[in-house]
This record gives sequence, C-alpha cells and structure tokens, in this order.
Amino acid sequence: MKKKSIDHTKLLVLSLLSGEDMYGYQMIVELGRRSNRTFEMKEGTLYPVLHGLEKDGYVEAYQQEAPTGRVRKYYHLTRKGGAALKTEEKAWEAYSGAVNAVLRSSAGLNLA
Amino acid sequence: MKKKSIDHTKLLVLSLLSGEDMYGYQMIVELGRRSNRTFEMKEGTLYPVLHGLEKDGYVEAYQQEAPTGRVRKYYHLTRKGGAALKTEEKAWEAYSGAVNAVLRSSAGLNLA
DNA sequence: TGACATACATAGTAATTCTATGTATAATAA
DNA sequence: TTATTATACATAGAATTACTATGTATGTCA
Repeated sequence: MKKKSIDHTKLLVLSLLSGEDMYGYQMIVELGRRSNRTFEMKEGTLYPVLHGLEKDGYVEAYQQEAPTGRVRKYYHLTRKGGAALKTEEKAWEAYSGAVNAVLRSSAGLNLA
Repeated sequence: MKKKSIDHTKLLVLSLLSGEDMYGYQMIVELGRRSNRTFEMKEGTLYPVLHGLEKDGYVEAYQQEAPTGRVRKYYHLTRKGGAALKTEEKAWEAYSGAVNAVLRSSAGLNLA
C-alpha cells in the first residue's frame, strides 16, 4: 500500500502523550485499559518506538523519581510531536474510512 | 500487539470477493475506486496473498476467457472464505474501535 | 509500430512488531 | 527472611507484511 500500513504504534503513543506526560510502562498499562484489553503492547515494541520518536524530536524524555523511590523515564510531547499526531490522526481517519467504504461497497452488492 | 496488526490485505480481498468473483487486476482497480484512491495495492502485494488464500481454501481459482480473447484468472470465495471474512470483519471492528477509544480518551483529558 | 493498458508472477528488500532475553528495584506473600 | 511478582527499562533476533523492482506476454490505440 501507499502508506506503509498504519504506523499504529506511533499514533497510539503520540495520542497517549497528548493527554499527559507518561513513562513507558505506564503507556503499556494505559493502552490496555483504554482499549479494553484489545491492545497489549510489548516492551519490545514500545521502547524502540519511543527511542525513535525521541530521535526525531517528537517527544522529549526526562527522569523523575517516583514516590516509591524508583527513577522513571517520562516522555513529553513536543510541538513537533503534536503536529505529527494531527497528521497521523488524519491518516487514520482516511485509512479507516477507506476500509469501511470497501466493506460497505462489497456488502452492498449482496443486497442489490 | 496480540493480533499481528490487521492483515489488512486479506480482509479487503475477501470482502471484494464476497460481492462477486473477480480477477487480480480487477481487484486492484476496484480497491482503488471504492476507497477513493486511498488504497493502491501493488501486484507484488496482491498475487502472493491470493495464492496464500487459495492454498488455505478461502478462495478457488478458475480460468475464464475475456471478451477480448485474453484468459483471466478469476477467484471465487468459498464457504470457508466467507467464514474467514466474518472473523476478519469482527477483528477489524474491534481494532478500529479500540484505536478510536484510545484517541478519544486522550483527547478527553485535554478538555477535562 | 511504438506506446500504453491489461494481466499474471516472483525475487529481494524494507518496515513493523513480535519473542526471547537480560538487568535491576520495590512490594508482597509464604 | 526469602521467594515471587510487579514494576521499569533495554536490546537482539525472528517473523510477518507489504513494497520495489523486474520479467513475461497480450490486446488496443495513435
């Protein structure tokens, strides 16, 4: 296809970070919760994506100590990342709309 | 993720064939038309997928001569393929619903 | 007759996500 | 007190999916 599939992980991560700064493990838990268990992202998927987003300037990382005493690595959405999110959201709307259009058009033939 | 992404091509092809028997080239053209140019599937993507669907018994192929004199290879959706389509459609609904849920939940935080 | 659309096909490459594994700390249960 | 589980980050390697590039061949139209 034209758009290298969906780049699914990038859209979801950027969207999560548009609400609040989060650390990696938290994103995995939140994604499971908000998607009602549909998404169970693996560390092996998320961390490389986060590093890529940071390298590209979409997110910025900073360390912060948790109440537990552990140091977590939080990610913050940059202005550039916010723009990328809008682009990805539009791409998702176009993509999902197109899939639905194809599904409907085929179903329609059965009824015609 | 759990579900190996979406298997996008399989869903679209099965859906196309649920309306009528089609040959490969026709599927590419129809997909472009029905998706309003969003999908521009390549031969290199489609033909291996069709061969896989045939091997798995989801579609059956037969030769038929076109009015032009050329022989085309038509694909017909089998009962097994119809069942697979239903499964894929449900998977798509779950997936797209989950993406939208995550997008909405993040956007909601900005307004809260 | 040369260019273009039609029609099918495969090899090799690129992108994405997974599995598996490793390290380390905090909390909780036995 | 010690073993297990949850938290937290990370990377290497494999699998999957789709793409690019290429090849073959026929019909149509300028």
